Amino acid sequence: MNTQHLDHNLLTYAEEWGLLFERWGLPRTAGRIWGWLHVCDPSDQTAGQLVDALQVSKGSVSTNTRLLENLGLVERVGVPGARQSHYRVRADAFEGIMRQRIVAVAQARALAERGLGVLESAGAERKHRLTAKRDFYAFLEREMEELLRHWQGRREEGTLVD
Amino acid sequence: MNTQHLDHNLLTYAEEWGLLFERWGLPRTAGRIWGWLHVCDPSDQTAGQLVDALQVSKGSVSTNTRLLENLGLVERVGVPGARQSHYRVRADAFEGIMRQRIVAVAQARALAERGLGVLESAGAERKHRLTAKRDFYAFLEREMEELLRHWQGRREEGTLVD
DNA sequence: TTGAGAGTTCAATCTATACTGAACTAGAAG
DNA sequence: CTTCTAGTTCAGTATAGATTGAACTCTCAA
Repeated sequence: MNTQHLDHNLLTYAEEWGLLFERWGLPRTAGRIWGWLHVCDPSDQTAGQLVDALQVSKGSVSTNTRLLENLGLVERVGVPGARQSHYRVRADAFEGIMRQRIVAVAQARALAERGLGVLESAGAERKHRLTAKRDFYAFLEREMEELLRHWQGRREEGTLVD
Repeated sequence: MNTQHLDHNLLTYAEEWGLLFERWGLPRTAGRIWGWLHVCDPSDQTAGQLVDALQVSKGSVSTNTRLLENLGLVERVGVPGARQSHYRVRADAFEGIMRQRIVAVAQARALAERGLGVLESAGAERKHRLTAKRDFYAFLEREMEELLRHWQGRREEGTLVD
């Protein structure tokens, strides 16, 4: 496989991440960047390189790199002697993903809880129905936090081996 | 709290589920229905009741109840002597939610895997970067399946107590 | 001090998709 | 058979929000 062909396939790969992100309610461009940063060479890319590779506007790259930074997936690093910032996947990016998921579940749990407050004086059956929902999200929240710790432990082990 | 006031607060509650769903990339109306079906009285609602309560069109209710059915969150039941279908939260709805999440993670894992195929002849560092990603999603997929079994076990226990 | 490049911001535009409303299908009631 | 009601489908519309491109700010270098 020649370089051009490889790059084309990698762009397709990035593009598919864009579509996945979209299905998850996130901007397509953020997904393209997230996908691309795992397969690009070099691993650290300037905004300009992202613009060229992914064919999106400077503005969009700026907005979406910031989004990915805020989600804890990507970091901006300075390179000595270079004027531009470079972006790369954070070493602890996957913790960021899990934290995002935990936040989403926590929101659902909190919302169910507020609902229970509203139902205070209502009949038992309705409360029971909603309590089951709250309990499920609470379960998921607790277990995902546990999973996060599990993952962090795994990563530390891995680091020792390096 | 009088009935009217209660209903107003419950509608607000349903509305907030709509907003949550939207953030998750699902139709707002599906979220409203999902929220409403946990707090409405009676627990089983006709399409007409949903139209009246949530102030959305018949068409939208039809589309979104189907969506929720396909996601495994809601079921359609017949009531003897009644012409209409009734919708209610499925007893095993939360398993549906977990399955959905597992599918989403599996898609990400599969996509990373395909990316690894493309990188076959590329340098070691890139492969390493992408392998880490694949491993993470594979980890999450495995653990969430485990979590699903855990939840199912919990539910069975609970059922015995009923 | 001026010029150039990097990055941000934001108004205007584009696009995807959810929603509505009306026409249609199916089936029950009379 | 005809009428009515429930539900589906779909073309058209509305809308949310992502993207662009241009103007702007900042910083560095000459």
